[in-house]
Amino acid sequence: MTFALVDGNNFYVSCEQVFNPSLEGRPMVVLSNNDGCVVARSAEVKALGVKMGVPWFQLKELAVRHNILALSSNYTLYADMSNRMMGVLGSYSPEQEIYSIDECFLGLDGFAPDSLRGMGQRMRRQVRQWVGIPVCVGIAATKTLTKLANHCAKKNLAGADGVCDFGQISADELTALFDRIQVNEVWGVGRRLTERLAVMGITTVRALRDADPALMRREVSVVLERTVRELRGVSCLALEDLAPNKQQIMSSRSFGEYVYELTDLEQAVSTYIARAAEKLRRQRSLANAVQVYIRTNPFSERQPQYQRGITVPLTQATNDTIRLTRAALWGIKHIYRPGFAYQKAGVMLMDLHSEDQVQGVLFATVAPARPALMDVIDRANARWGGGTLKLAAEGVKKPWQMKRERKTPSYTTRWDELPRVT
DNA sequence: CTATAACTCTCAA
DNA sequence: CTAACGTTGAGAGTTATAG
Repeated sequence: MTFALVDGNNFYVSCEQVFNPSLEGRPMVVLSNNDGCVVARSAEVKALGVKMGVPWFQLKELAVRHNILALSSNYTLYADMSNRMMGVLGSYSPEQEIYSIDECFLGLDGFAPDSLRGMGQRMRRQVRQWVGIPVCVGIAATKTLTKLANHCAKKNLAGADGVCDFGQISADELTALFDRIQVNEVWGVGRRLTERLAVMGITTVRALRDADPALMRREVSVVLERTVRELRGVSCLALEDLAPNKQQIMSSRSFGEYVYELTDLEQAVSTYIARAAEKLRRQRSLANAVQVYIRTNPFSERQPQYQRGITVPLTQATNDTIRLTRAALWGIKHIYRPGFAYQKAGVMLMDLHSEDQVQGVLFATVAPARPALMDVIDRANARWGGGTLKLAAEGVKKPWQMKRERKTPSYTTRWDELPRVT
């Protein structure tokens, strides 16, 4: 087996720089929803030691000192740039797994092994020229190794020039390389696992690769056993060409300002249900239950804390926003307690099944799987923009909506946001 | 006791 | 001016419950 992993460099930051090239070389970050945490950093900011996920307010001082630019996230833009990038990369292989917004695996079986580095370089050049995004390419015999190869490409290890092909590196060199890489860089080894492995004396990629798979399974988990085997070049994880339907669909968001009243929570929950239901209909599924939850701000220690969720079963599976909203509103009334500063609410559609496998209901007439009204709403919103048609339950003012004070225009998807040339 | 449901933990981007 | 910390989804493992 041979795979490639192509991954955008500082993807969100790079997207912003495509439309504002004067920002290249500038220390800058992109923030999460609500301008809360750092989710993308330019090379200059990484060099300052800023970690992924740091709350932005904690960086204010450093930001002033180094003139760091912070932008709100512009997901519409990033999604569009991602689609373009994936389109270009998809032309290099019949097998492509889009793993996340900024990275994809490609199946490279059947290509001449010594041609792969050149192919990687062509991918880099073409994506850079056609889309504007810099990417790095890792090539290896398993997905886990490919991830690691990509890491080497990004860090410029093993003489990589944006492309790292483990297939072209000798066994001894590879061992020496793995000796120098910390085990937490391995795909699937997170914070907890790193701690546990350290206790067992495993701190490098090499040590993990050379650990006994059976022992890893016994002492830790079957997942780690697979990781060890993959590090040895035995492919345990297949390329997943077409994404299966979601088993659950979630929509949740922190509020731009604290919410106290039931009315506001009801509007937020209705808004989230509308989004989730849209996703549900897009994959042609029905939900059998709705979960709703609310919580106060766990980071705010002086305030009284409260968090609660409830699952509302539906008598009949549906993808009708009206019925789903009714269920969610019933739930929120049940869990709401006055006197708290709510910071976040969320909904989850659960127990999903395909539209054409509807469970019948005793003593009831079965409603159509695709209510005509929902079709109209979806088509209108697709044509005229999200939120064109919505339920009144969503409300109008929405003072709780998330903050995005530093968002750039959606250059590629909204005419009305394009800067005017005078 | 077994099978399954429900819940918790971990990881990833 | 001040306070301020994301979202979505999957899978494995553990515990509770039903039969």
